[in-house]
Amino acid sequence: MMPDGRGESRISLLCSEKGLRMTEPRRVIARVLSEAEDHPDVEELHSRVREIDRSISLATVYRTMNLFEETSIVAKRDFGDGRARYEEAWGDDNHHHHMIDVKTGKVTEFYSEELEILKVKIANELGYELVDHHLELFGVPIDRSSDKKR
Amino acid sequence: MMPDGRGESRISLLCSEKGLRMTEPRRVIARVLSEAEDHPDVEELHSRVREIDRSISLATVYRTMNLFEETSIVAKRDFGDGRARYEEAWGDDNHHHHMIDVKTGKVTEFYSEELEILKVKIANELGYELVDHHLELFGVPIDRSSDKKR
DNA sequence: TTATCTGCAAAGAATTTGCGGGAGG
DNA sequence: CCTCCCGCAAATTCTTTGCAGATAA
Repeated sequence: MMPDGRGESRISLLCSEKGLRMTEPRRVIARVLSEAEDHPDVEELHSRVREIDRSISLATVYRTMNLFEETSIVAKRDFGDGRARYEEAWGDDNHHHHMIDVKTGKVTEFYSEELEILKVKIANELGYELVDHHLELFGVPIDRSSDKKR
Repeated sequence: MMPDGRGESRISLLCSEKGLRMTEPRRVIARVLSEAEDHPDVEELHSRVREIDRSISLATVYRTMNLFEETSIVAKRDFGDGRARYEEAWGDDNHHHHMIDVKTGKVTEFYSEELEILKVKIANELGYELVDHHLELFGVPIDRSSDKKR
């Protein structure tokens, strides 16, 4: 009923903790999110959700994502194209950022302790307590084959 | 005709360099951007532009901002509300980031050499050459008056 | 039961685009 | 003159919402 630390019921658990009704659509959406290895947008989520239950509407996916975001069950991301992306939120322990390949759109996650320390320091120096932040790096793969000059 | 390093004609200059026609709407929009001390969205820009020339349309502001962004004349920003913000781009010499007060929406610009070095290093370690990046910090002002414990 | 939740379709908000006339070089 | 550009309005895209019926607790 809770296979591993990343079981499907984690989100369900969070929902009841936060006093949310655990309905069928929410259960399905939670499962899809748990199984996602990428950063799907709402349409993509909806399409995956529909493979499990065709009756679930796009509006419900939107509503559920807003709800999940407010309760910190998922994290909303912005990769520069006009739509919101989502991924399961795991708290500070799984905190990371994204390196986006501007040619292919490929997303690489990374974490840097140095960066974590630095951003808190910067905020403090400006007189703020950091509550959130957005960081995305956009780049092109380094072409190792043409490393003659440069 | 070029009062100081920050004259209105800087953008005009960039336009001709890039082979863009310097039309009246673009001239006005360029001027508004040069004079802006903040990070206006398109509607705000349009409203300022209209104070100078009522005939300039919203569509033209949108088209011009896209053009200016593609040619690196302005930088597009995303502060988390659903709309694009713009500010004049000054190249690497005036590079900076934003600290946003989540209560008031106040934006403080900052620059950190340390951060600049770090982000390039991270990108390289991931096998990328950094071409762009987004960084915004969201925080609440530290209340110095209640500094008893902590 | 009863307050929530959901699907549907319509509404909204931000941004883009087709078109015919207009202006810069 | 001949493109490129503009204003206008309609179209797109992403997201939110009002409503009446369905459902979890």
